[in-house]
Amino acid sequence: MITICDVARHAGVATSTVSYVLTGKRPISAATRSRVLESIRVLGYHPHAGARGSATSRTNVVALAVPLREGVYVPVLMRMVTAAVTAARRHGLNVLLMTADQGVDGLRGVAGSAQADGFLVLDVEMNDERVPLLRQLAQPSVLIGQPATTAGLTCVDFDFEAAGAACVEHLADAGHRYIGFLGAPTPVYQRRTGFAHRAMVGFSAAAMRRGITSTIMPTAGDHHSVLKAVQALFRVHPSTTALVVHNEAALGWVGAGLRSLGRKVPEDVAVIAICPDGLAEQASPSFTSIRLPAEELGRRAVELLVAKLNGQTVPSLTLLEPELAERASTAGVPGRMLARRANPAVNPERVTAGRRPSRSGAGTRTLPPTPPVVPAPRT
Amino acid sequence: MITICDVARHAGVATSTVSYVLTGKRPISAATRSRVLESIRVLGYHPHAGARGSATSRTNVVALAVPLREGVYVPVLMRMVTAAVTAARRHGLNVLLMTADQGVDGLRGVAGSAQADGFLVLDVEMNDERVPLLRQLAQPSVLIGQPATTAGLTCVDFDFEAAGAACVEHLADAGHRYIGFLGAPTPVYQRRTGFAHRAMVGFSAAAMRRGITSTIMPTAGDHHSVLKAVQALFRVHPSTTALVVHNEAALGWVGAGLRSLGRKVPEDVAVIAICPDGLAEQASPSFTSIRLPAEELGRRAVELLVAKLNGQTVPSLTLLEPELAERASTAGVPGRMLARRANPAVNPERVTAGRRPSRSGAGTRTLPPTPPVVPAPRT
DNA sequence: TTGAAAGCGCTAACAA
DNA sequence: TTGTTAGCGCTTTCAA
Repeated sequence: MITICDVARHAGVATSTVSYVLTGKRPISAATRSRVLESIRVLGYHPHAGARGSATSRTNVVALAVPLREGVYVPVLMRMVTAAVTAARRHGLNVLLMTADQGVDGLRGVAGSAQADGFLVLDVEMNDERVPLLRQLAQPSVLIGQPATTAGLTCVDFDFEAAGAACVEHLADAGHRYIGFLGAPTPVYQRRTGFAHRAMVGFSAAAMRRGITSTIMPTAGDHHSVLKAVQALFRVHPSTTALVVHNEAALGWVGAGLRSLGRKVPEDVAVIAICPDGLAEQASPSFTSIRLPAEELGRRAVELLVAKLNGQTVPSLTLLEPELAERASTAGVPGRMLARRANPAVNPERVTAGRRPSRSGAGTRTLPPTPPVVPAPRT
Repeated sequence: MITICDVARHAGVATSTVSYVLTGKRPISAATRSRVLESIRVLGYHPHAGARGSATSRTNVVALAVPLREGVYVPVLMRMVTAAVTAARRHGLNVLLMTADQGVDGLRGVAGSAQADGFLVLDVEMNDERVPLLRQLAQPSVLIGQPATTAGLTCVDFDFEAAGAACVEHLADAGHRYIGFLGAPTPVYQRRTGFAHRAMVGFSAAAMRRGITSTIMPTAGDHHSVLKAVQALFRVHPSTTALVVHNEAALGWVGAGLRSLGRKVPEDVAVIAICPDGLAEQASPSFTSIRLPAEELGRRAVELLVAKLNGQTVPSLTLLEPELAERASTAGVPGRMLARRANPAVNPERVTAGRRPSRSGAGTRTLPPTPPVVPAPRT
């Protein structure tokens, strides 16, 4: 192993000079600087990270806590992770990956033994058990997601509540009165995972405000579950004319589910998905979507953490605003839809064919039908 | 920050004693040991990882290089990653995550500055640019996957070649004479990604040996691409009676693709998938599969790396043998299939309806039809 | 603008 | 069985 002393000797300077060339914490004459750099190059010197950490108490490592829990859609999470890793690299930070099995103890261990300068925490639950620890830690942390209260924390999140509401608003404006919500798998809600919980709440609240009849339904991501869930939604409310899908894994099967009921997108049913770029486009016809900025969440989290590491004060909550991308799935004409739905002869046998999905944790609830209204013109 | 000296003072012993209690590298009397441990507990002491690394040149960190390249199916990769992280934890090792943007330079940097004791390398290509570097590194490394030559390396891999061959054998034994191969997305083959390349080669070679007419076709994972690919396969060889699918993302759409041609599984077409547990089961009917032991690959890689870190010699190549799980998708009767296929009236308009997929990198090739043989009885 | 030297917190001879 | 002490490779004060 080649050390800073070797470099100093080779360049004919003191070790401290080499150190200052490296860190730039002291002005060095151009002559010596280039001599030192040349020696570094020739000898192929790399500063020893551990030794540096020992001397400075800085590791240039951030820990990334990614509990891959049941029901989460891995590719989306990984988008955040890779974006975070890339952003961290730009700041000279490496990323220590921590998964589920490490949990709170793992965090405590890494923090205690100073293996990381800061923490990035993903997949946050409303009452996340890691939160109390994060508040105590010597190292700063940033959560991607929001627990029930963000006091004393730094959180970046997509405004899932606004996203859920925006779906309803868009559909309500287009004249839809009966909207179904196809959510994440049941365990995700049972854990009160922040993003799922908030989207659902935003959806429900907006539906209430607009006097929309709404039904919510969790679903696993496989073919079968999605078909059953879609069928169940329409069995509860055959007059449903729009679907909000907050489940990336289910996205691909929604069309098939509707087809199994003899309903077509967008003529019979409008669909809006809440998902990252590139997923809603793949459906045929393409789904209108609310963009979930996965990459930006990862990036922003790193920026915030770096700011905190530099001693800057940062907002305790950064919310990214939803953005709607309109596509073919909401190009239907609600007037015609309502008219068609009024005819109960449309596939009644299929509508009642699906069995009620068992263990629908988040439950199913409906609001009383609203009085008929004149559909607003589509915007 | 609380140091080993604080503990020593509190317990009334020398710092080295505390150190030895911690490392267990020297016998300590039960009395002092418990006194020291008590002090550690009371003071809430955690050894400083950096300082320890500085003194021992051991970081207790392994770097995991996961270039998330285009076309790879993220969930499967993540299974390996989480299995590796979990296994590493059991050995007291933390995991540094390195993604695409870091590439060879990133590896060199982490190795040079001794930020990791060893390297775990995923998504290996036949002529992976990281391989020459790995050979030079001071730190040991283990690849999950095989480059063209494994000399001087340590590789763990699933025997994809045998897996591809096993599919053919199974289907040939069941009497199938025309078999299609639905592969990974084109870019994966263009990069000569080891696992994809080998499965395809194994399939083709076995088909040759058995005198089977085979067609291979890469496909992206989205609905549309899969449909087109399946249709193209059957357009090239309408008498195809079996499909081998080596593309996890496509798995869900294969059934739909076949249905679009009016062919049913398993009556008209047998299907075998090469994929990890839990994916083939979701198709309806369930697909027979060759288990891809993703978790075990991650685990084994860590075990091998730990062995190397302990100075043990390990085999340069560990291959996990394929295992076939028979399910409903190969329960068809080939005799009947052949009879049906002989009738050209079966959906001819659908067969020719699909357009040829563009840019099919791995190309499409067929072997001359073999002379009719008496189908072997199913095993 | 540069050097010398005292740490950083820990481990591991060496000595008792 | 335990203590003393000299490192590990780097940073950073202090002094020139």
